[in-house]
Amino acid sequence: MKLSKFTDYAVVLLACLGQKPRPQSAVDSRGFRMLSTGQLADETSLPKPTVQKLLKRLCRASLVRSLRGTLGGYALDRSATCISVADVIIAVEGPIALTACVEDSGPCEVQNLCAVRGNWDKVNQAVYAALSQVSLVDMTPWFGEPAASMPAQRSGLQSAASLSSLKKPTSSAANPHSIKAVAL
Amino acid sequence: MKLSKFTDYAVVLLACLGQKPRPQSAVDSRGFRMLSTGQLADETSLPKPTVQKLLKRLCRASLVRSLRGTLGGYALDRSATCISVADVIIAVEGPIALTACVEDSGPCEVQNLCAVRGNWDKVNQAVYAALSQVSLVDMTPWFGEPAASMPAQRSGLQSAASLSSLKKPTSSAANPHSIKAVAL
DNA sequence: CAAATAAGGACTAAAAAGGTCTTATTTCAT
DNA sequence: ATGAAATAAGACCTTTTTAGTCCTTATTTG
Repeated sequence: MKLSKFTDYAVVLLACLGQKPRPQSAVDSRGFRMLSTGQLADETSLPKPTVQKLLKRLCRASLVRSLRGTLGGYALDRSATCISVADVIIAVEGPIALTACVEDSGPCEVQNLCAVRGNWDKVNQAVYAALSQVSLVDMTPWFGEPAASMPAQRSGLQSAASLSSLKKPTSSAANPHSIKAVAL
Repeated sequence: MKLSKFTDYAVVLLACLGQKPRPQSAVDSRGFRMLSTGQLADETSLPKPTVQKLLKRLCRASLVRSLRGTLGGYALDRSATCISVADVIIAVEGPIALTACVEDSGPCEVQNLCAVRGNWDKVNQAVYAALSQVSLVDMTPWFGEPAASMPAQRSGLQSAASLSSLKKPTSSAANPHSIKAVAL
């Protein structure tokens, strides 16, 4: 009963994209923050290939939108308040489904097994309902909404500036990305 | 976002133990059905070693109680109505926890990561609450309570009532034990 | 004492996750 | 218009976890 690290990472990435744009931040036509995979990797201290893979999935699930080219990058597809944890999990890990019998062909030889079949849907729906009520903003309540009234700004000097406040990662500190199961 | 096959198996095993004893069934002092691992393996068509391993975990979690010796076996520790899906998951897979940062030593070098830390508890609690409200009887509503006319019987007909609107099990399948992820 | 059963651990495949690398598009500079 | 640089997208490989099996020990009944 756990979800992969990728889901945790995805929440962090989406949280980064959901931040209110800073003065030097690049934004897309709607005012959403726009960052390249390299920038996101820097801000989150996640490995760049992992960021790429995650953003790909999030893009396919229409949680983010991509823009190619030299000034390309990723931006949220909709406001963070409209993205639930369930959306992220589904985008990264696939449909929320705990267990279900695989084949519909031929009856079970044991009655008890067939009987249990299909009842997991109740659990799935209960879990899905719970996860749908938690939005990205609930996970990161301090994040601002994107640039309310910003014209389509596209300054080209964001790459080096955005990580100016990032201090050198000290090797002594614990890896911030490792996750573990923790009791309720 | 899935749970292991073992959890599915465990539900089936517990459902077997929760069945109303048949005339030839062995029962324990309270009238609960009592079966050896071999019998359970036969009834469920699950591999015997897997049954043994699962029962061990369930026993350690006090969902079932064991009796050694020639006439030994396993029986439910309490009524199936008092066993939730969350109980089974915790017994088999450990505490319900999705993700959490692993180390509490030293702050994250990146603010965004530390910020997300701790907010997963909301999700964990929501999921746990949802799973706690689904009992074993909800998963197997046709199963009878143990020994309808036993001295230790209390209440009695809550199992049939709780299922209310449950779709009938579509009687067709090949391998009863294979499970897959299924869309909501 | 002997037979049957649970309890506990160690070991071996199989599957999935996590990470790295290469290829294909798009934009900017020349 | 053309080439170079930066980026997204896809394929590949390694590591970890899971699932399943087996063996040894302990306990109870006949």
